[in-house]
Amino acid sequence: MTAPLHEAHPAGPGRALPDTQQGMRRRNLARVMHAVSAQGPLSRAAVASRIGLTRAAVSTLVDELIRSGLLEELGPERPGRRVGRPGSALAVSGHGPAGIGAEVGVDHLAVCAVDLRGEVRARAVRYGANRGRPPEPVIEELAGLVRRVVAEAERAGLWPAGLAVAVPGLVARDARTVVRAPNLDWHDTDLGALLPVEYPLTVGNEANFGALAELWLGDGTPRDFLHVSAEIGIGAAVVVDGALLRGTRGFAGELGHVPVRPDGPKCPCGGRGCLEQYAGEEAVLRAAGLEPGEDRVGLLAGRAAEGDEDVRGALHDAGTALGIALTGAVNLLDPESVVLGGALAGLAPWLLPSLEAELDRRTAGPACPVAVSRLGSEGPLLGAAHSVVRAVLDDPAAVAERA
Amino acid sequence: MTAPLHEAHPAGPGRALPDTQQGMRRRNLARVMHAVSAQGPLSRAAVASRIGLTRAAVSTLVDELIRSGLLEELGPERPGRRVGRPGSALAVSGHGPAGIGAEVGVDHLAVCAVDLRGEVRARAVRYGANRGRPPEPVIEELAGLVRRVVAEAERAGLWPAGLAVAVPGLVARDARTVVRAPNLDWHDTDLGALLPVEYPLTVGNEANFGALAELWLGDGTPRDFLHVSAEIGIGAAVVVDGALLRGTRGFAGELGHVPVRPDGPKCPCGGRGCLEQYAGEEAVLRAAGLEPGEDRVGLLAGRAAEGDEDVRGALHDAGTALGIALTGAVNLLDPESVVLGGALAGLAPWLLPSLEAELDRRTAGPACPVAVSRLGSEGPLLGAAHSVVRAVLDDPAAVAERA
DNA sequence: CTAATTTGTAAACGGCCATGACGAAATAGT
DNA sequence: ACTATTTCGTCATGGCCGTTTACAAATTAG
Repeated sequence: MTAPLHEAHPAGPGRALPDTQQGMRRRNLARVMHAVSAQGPLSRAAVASRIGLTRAAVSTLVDELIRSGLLEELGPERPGRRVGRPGSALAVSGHGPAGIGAEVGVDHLAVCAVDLRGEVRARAVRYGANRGRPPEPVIEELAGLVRRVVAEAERAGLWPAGLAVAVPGLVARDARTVVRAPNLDWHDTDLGALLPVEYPLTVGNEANFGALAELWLGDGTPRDFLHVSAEIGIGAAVVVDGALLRGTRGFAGELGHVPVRPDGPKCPCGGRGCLEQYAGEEAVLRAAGLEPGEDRVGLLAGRAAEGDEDVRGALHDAGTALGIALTGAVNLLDPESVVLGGALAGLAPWLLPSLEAELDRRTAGPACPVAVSRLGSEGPLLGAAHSVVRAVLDDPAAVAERA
Repeated sequence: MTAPLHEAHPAGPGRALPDTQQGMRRRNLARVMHAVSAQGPLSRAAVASRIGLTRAAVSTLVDELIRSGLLEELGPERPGRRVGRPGSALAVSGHGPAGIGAEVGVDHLAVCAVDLRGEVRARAVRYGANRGRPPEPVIEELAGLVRRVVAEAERAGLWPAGLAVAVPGLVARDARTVVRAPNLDWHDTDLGALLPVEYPLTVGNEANFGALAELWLGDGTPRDFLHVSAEIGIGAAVVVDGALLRGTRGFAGELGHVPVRPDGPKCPCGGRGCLEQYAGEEAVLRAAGLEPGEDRVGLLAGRAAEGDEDVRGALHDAGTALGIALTGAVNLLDPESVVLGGALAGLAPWLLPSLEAELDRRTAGPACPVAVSRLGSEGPLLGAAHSVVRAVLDDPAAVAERA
């Protein structure tokens, strides 16, 4: 596939590829795909005005994309009240390449296929605790689901352009190796070796994929935000100018181990008073006087809704701790908003008051707005599948060669 | 191996300009400038192999840059032991455009001119407390220094390509307005209106410019780091993949108000136990039993060197607080290193032990390395001047039109 | 002094987008 | 119903730009 195309400076050292006409063509093909994908069916003329090229140029680009099977001609538009010849509507193809997303959860596995239009065309889920199981059988099971989903997608006229796997843990920058997944008890596991597929494989952190889903699918989500999600640990993802901040080793976003009370209880990470000691699932359950077990989040939400004072108190305190940690993060990053996702989304009603109070109290100007994701637990899976789709939109020429 | 997907989009909404041949030309001109600037004198053939274009293409690019006065032909190289015709060395011009940097400090003003080669060709400094003075007379004084430096630069055959001003406070994203500079007591001050110049003006935060100086001038500084600097307040700058993270409002990097002890002493920002309450200059002086006054940093360093236990204790505690705040930041950003700059650089010997201990103690794996800037207090001024130079290298065609 | 190698330039070539013109297809007005 | 107007998609032409190919110049190796 393509090299990393980072865009810090317009022409700075970031650009690795020589700037030649072929590169220009490739980028313009991508611009057309993005325009059509984002703005719904569009005529050639509409695309041209949007991306700043002439109609003639767009015509040839569109021809090429149609020949590659990435765009489809829907036929003449029914114009409202506009004079002039109506355009011919173009849409992203519903056949052709599909992004396969997979998720390894603590107690489930899920796989789905998303077409270029962003629609989920096939899916498979399997419940069952994975905590403590060695990686091999889990991945074997996941591979089975992938095969099923790919088969179903193929019957629908799609072919897999790539597979992205979301895992609840730290993933190295090579996007293949799970360095540490405490909730699965996996360490330095090379999923690339365990999951051989004949299309590109990417492994990523669950919170990161959740944030990307929020970015791409959320309505009104800005291009700079902090996405906080919790399953068992607490993860965050930093999105800056529409791109994920990954960190040198790929470990950025470890909000769970930000110190909240420096002399607080010891944490397995070595520190003291980390956020996870106050707002992690285990800590909240303990504070609420509940036992760990299945679907603890649902239990918490249920009890809180019933008015259980212990549970509400525990969530209130967790919100306070989150607010303290987020104050630090917001001061450092100045994001446009904070989005609560994953399990936090379901518990938001009881977390938000104390969280926002803390954030507000500790901020000089207007506090950073806190929003709740409407994707909830679907985020990581959809984000993974869409990341493959975005890769296709970002370089359609590369995919056309493989089609 | 392929890069992780989605660091940024090659043709996403980020790219504003249509991708046309002129744009390609501009980017290639920039590539040539960057190559020559970074890798010392280079022949056309060397440039070609470095940026991936052919010798013929580079020849025409170089011709254009020489005609614009941005490159100079030094004449034939004396080849060591290589066969073949020797190349003709090209270097960035020592005449032509210059970057003017300016700094508004709490008790000094400074201006310098840097040529495209990165050399300081003129400078002017003026000591005197600016704290509490209204912006108008201060800027008037600064304008006088700028005129002197520009005049001196012009005598050396340079012309000002832009002016960048570093201020100790928050600057809005428009890069003109100082929103809040507590140590100067300035609020919502539009420097663009106060400092009329006939070349582009940029205003930026001092810590940010210091970080850019570290990035561009520091030896071995990575492209992903956290630069912490302190004059009176504590500022930080986040550099991600060689670019500054600015934040939505331009306020990113406010490390001084990260909560360190959530129930600690009240802070003017509204919060409690902010880092500045422990490691800010005022707090450290109080803890050391010293009065505020002139050159307090030098005083602290002197006393600490003499072995003053009170001062050493105060710095030890400040280091601990910094370590706690930085643990949070490092967890969130996973930078390649942390760099201490500004006043912190001079106090590093007494801050570092407790700071690193705290960072190490609270980190699971190997702790993030902490380095000390060798630019010290020169950083912001140099960073400002160089930011103008970088702008020229990034788009030489724009400058050529004005030459 | 010759062969080999590398540099810089010039001419021909090909790819790509812009320009301008044209037919096609719709609406608005008569 | 018919014409004027507007917009769409396409084609031919032209200009820009990097590549290819060829060649003279300048140096080293033998």
